[in-house]
Amino acid sequence: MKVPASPPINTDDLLARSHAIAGLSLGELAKMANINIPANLQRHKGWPGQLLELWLGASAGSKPQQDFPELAIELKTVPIDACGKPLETTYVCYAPLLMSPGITWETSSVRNKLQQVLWVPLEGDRRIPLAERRVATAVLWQPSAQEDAQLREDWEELTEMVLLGKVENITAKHGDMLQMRPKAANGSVLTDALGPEGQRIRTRPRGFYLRKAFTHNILLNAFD
DNA sequence: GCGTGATCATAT
DNA sequence: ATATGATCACGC
Repeated sequence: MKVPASPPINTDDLLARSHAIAGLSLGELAKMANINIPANLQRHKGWPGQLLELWLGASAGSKPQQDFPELAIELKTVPIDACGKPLETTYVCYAPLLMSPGITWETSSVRNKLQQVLWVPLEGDRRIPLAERRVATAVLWQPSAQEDAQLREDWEELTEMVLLGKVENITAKHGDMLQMRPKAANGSVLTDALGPEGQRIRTRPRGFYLRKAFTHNILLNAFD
């Protein structure tokens, strides 16, 4: 088996690729792709995701769009425990802290990113050596009306706080399903935002993240 | 610095 | 034991 040379031509093609690697270990996939496997993820936190991008033919790079623009599908790898429960929250996208007035849920980058996601669960238990962790069966997901409504509620709450200049009051406890948390190289990175008196302030960049319970439900519903 | 890929590690 | 807040690497 070799890594694909071009992006998937359609959704079935992408699903076939994901099924072809299900059950294989990261070590096997790295070896066949001729790339080195890091000793651990401490300094290579994005490595599993990048390996899967390679195997599924996602266009590499850091574009603020979906991984498969032609298919309008976003790729997310999610580490799971032995019971299939996510071990980590899922990063969605960068959170704009200086927004155009007309921003709505419908036009938000969160909703755009989450319109269609190929979830690729992966054994993530830290007791399993990285090379031995296996890829599980992928799940192609589109938010239900209920999920969309839940996300919208959280997004609107968080966005309203940002628009009111209360970004510094936001913690990861806000939002039932969608959180806003720091997203930067380190704590000294600063960006512009709106302060409580309408003034410009400097604050840590933020990102949107999906809580584990939300992702867990997506994986559970896939077996209905 | 922004945005991608995320996981780490300490407080709780 | 777990979630929050912090952090790591890379391209541009």
